[in-house]
Amino acid sequence: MAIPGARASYRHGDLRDALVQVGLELARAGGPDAVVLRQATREAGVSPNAAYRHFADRNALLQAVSDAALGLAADRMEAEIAAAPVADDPATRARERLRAVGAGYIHFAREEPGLFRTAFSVPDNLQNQASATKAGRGGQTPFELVGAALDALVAADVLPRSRRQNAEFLAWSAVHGLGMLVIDGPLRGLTDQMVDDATARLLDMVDRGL
Amino acid sequence: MAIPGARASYRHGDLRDALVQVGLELARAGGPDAVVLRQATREAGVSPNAAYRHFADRNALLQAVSDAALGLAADRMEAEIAAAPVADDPATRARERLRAVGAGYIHFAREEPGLFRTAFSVPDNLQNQASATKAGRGGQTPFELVGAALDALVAADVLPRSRRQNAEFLAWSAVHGLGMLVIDGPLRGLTDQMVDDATARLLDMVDRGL
DNA sequence: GGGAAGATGTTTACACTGTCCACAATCGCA
DNA sequence: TGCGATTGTGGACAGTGTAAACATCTTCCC
Repeated sequence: MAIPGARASYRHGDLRDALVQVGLELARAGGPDAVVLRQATREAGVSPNAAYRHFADRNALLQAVSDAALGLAADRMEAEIAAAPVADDPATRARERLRAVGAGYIHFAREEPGLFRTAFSVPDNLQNQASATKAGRGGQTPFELVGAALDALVAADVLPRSRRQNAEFLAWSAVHGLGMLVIDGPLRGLTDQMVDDATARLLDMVDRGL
Repeated sequence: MAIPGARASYRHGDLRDALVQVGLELARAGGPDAVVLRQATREAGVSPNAAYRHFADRNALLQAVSDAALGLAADRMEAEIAAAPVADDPATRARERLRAVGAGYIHFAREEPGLFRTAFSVPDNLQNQASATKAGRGGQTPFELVGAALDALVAADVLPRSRRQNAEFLAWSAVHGLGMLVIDGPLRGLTDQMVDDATARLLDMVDRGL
């Protein structure tokens, strides 16, 4: 990347997207703090100020990178769902699905800690959680994936409808916490074995306690 | 604070501690990124490089501030334990205690989001979780407080001994995740009522699913 | 007591960051 | 063809972390 004179024309083409892609690489390698505007423009082969034609400030760039990272998380979760065992019993199937959603989330955190941290480095709110900018290739955001899995649990009569409302918060909190603690919190340094074990038990806890 | 010529002597007295205290205030107001070395020295009435006599670099200062913040979290948790209802039944008492530990943790996150984020802004590992630098006035770190509460659950025959090992990870993950999501994650903007509700349900989940 | 050695603060300097402003090249359309 | 809007460039500035050399204070030993 970053071939110095690679740009034939004065115009870049799609600088905005290029900056987000470069930002994603920076974030992957070093987390949110590594998303430095000047570095991104440098790698995009453009002057620092060019970025300001597409983003209000560094924070806006980080926001865009963060959204893209969440989309990648969604991809990882969908992959895990696709790989989940398909039980005959609809109830078990629904439970396996929620499990896969959670496992995918934690796997993403462990495989791409920089992106995971970046995804949550910028304040956000619930209203934006269905925004297409945060969606994966399947068109759904992580939040929507959890929601759908919970709906399936209700449909399969595993989760009483009375407990459905805002159940996302609980499931999400559990996996988010483990992900955070494991990648750069006090739980880093655990062996893979220990993390796998903790993940399984955590998902049991959610399954049992939701 | 930061009286310009307030220092009578050439020596400061206890600059290291002063920097940590100032850092704590900066973190309280603006999270980890607000802990800027030059600003801290400025408020301590000292030249920027004076800090380097006490900390290897900015990160070492942040580390110290982060530890102090964790100590404050421990204080908050102990306060919640002290305020917990004391049931006659030892089993209920033990369960109330774990609940208080979790509730204190989340309350701290909500009351001091800047400090909470700072406490987890620097990578750490499990071996350090009992370090005295992270302890509160009661002498125990948050990790030790959870551990003690879990031990009490085993002693009261609520939690089978076979599930005791590393149970900290599960309980901690749940409350940590909710804390994070609520203060600057996608769950911010929820009404206090909603957060209280989510907290109660989350603690139920842990109680039921551990 | 008198100095030397070490600890602690200061000054100067540098590279790097985000961002503002004025200017230039290019594109799209009348 | 020309002209306005978009997009990119160059130069500048304040603020940051940190290195190196220098100054001052404390301590402690002869």
